[in-house]
Amino acid sequence: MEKYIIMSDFLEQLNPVQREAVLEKDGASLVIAGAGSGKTRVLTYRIAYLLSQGVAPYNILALTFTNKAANEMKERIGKLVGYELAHSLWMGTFHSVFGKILRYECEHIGFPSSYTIYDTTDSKSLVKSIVKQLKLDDKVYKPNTVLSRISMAKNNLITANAYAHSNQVLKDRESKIPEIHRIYQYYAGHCMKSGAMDFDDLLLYTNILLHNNPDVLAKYQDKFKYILVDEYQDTNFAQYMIVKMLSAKYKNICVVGDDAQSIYSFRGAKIENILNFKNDYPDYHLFKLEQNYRSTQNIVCAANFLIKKNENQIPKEVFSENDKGELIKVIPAYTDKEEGYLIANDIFEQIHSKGLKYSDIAILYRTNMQSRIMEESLRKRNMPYKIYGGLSFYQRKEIKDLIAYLRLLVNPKDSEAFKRVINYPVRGIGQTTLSKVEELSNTQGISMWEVISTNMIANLNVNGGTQKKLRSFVELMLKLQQKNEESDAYDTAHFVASETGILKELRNGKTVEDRARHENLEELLNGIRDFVTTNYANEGEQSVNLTDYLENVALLTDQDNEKEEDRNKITMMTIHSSKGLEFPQVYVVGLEEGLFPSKMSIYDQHNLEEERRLFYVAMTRAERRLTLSYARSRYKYGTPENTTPSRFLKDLDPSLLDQVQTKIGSSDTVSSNNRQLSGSLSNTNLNLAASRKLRQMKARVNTEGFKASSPLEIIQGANVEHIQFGKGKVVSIEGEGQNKKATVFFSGYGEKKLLLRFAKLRVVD
DNA sequence: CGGCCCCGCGTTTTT
DNA sequence: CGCGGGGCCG
Repeated sequence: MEKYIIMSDFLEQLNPVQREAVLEKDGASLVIAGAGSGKTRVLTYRIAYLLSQGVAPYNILALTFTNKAANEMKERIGKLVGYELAHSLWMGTFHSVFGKILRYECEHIGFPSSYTIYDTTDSKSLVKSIVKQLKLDDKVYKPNTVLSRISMAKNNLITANAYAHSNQVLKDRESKIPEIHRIYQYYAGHCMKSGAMDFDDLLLYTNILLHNNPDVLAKYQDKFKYILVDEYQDTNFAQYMIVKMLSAKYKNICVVGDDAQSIYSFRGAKIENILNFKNDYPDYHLFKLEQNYRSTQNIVCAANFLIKKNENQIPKEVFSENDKGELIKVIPAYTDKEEGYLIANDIFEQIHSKGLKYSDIAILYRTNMQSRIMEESLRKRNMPYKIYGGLSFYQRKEIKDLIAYLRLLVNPKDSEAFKRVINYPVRGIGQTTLSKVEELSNTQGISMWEVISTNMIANLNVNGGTQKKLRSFVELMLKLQQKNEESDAYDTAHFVASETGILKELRNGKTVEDRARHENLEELLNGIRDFVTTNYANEGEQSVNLTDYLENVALLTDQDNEKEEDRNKITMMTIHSSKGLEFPQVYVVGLEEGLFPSKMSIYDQHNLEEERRLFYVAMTRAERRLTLSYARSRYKYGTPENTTPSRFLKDLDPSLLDQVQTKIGSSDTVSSNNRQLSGSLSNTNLNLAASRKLRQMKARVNTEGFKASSPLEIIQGANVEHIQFGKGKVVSIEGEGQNKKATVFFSGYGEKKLLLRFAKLRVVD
């Protein structure tokens, strides 16, 4: 009864379509959720509703796209129904959920339960060594080329053996890379021998497990009576099949997605999965969430206008009932450096005139390399920022080294970990010895660890000194393993760091880098301790072992552990990683041909449409204000290259744009710069220039109608008016002259700290 | 065997 | 421009 009351309470927080989607408990549901339409809300309330109807949490499987999304959803569900229930849900990414299941069921697929997960670096290094082993040309068989072939195959559930007997071999021959199938077979063999899986294997082996073991499949079908999948438009074939198999018995499946936001086809995602849902579940219910609660009307309209240029899509009409809001600002710049300068300027002005927090702002870009210039310009302005992606914490050498030790402890067969630590810290075991070990490992079909830890070592053609060094390494590892048997993950990790001499080496290092590395290592150890304590609290008496930690860490991205001190900072990330997020103000930078859209995509209609969807995703991250920018010249590999504005700018409704003049440089060149843009934008439409002029006049009337008072008149207790926030009262004043700031309370917006140099404030009676 | 230096190459996006 | 790999020297 109590639950029923709570339920009816929160059902009121949903609009009619959302509510229907939540209440349609059984059967198949497809929820097409436009950007900002409350998709997460539907998912969380739906799960809460299932729980309130007596469905057990362990009978619900909810698959998300990122760990972060899963954690946030758990948190929100916890608030609705209590954390105990929420904690027992099966919720996470495909990779983490099925990674766990594979550990339970590993015996069926011939892997140890302590299998390790290879990251991309490990995979690359393995491919390199196989290419060498097969004496193939490494100019032809580049790790990235090979890996993307293998990855595509796995995503389409083509095993190494199947690949070797498929017409892929013919295609590869035509592409002048005929030996891919052999590399793939060796790769799979090496992984098996090392007890290791890469990211794609987690999905591939889950499929193999469920497909080849009807009893296991039946068990999980009965376990997961209700299945929910978020971001369904970005699932690949392997993921699609897992969901299809698991839901086959009860058919209680709810998928949520937006075809307009499908941006992961390079990773094998199939937009068709969402388009074909009706074929798999003919009795499905369709729900279309079309009201956008996130953004202003201008932003929603601009995004709609853009995405309409795509041919391939489910028709829908996303609308907003928020205010019209500001126009979309377009900032042209001569160079990439100037672009950074202008963006930093604009952000500075916005923050101080509107009393925004740094965390209200995001800078989004197409490629990670663009972060560098933005970083420099923000640093010059003394504005705090955080960068996601790029080299993550867990990719740093010192971190990977320690983790490699931990991996090797848990799974001594892990050859990539072995190669990483065998001579780190330096113990005089060089390349020659390592090659010999590797060769014997290959010819004998055993792991490198087994070569040196058994009497196979006698067959190694190395001198007595080297053999002694190898033996002492084995001794060390056995000692560490012993420790691991009797300790939790943190104690073991700390023991490893000191016992191997890693900590000491870094502590004695004199360079600043060494000190930073030492700090990173400390941070990693702290992270492990946190992991141990949180999970200890969750799981009860059993202490948390390394296997648990390693599984977690392998699938972690740096978005997943936000540090406290990073909370109020400007966010910089690629558009891809911004999916699902929202910010009051968004800057999309680098709108240039060949960069965005990427030059890899401009010759193919499908790729181009995906780039456009990517732009759609970028625009719809913004709640209140959206700014676009481009440069006329950009450094590439250290040399400047001329660029032209992105074709996507032409895909925008000109009446929603506010083309700004650059503030630096002579007015002459500025206007010629704008003329170039106008020319390139309006070559097909004569009305563009006219409508822009009209719009600019309107905009001018808007701001000019508002006369700001002199900063001297703004005093504590004064009643003031702000162009955006309306009426407010000055709470306090700090600073003088140029730096005079007022803290103003606006009803509806709360307290804002405004720098009077920028903020337009008018004293009212 | 290890460290240093030079050369060549690359950038789309990530679980 | 920055990273990684290969080659050379101590």
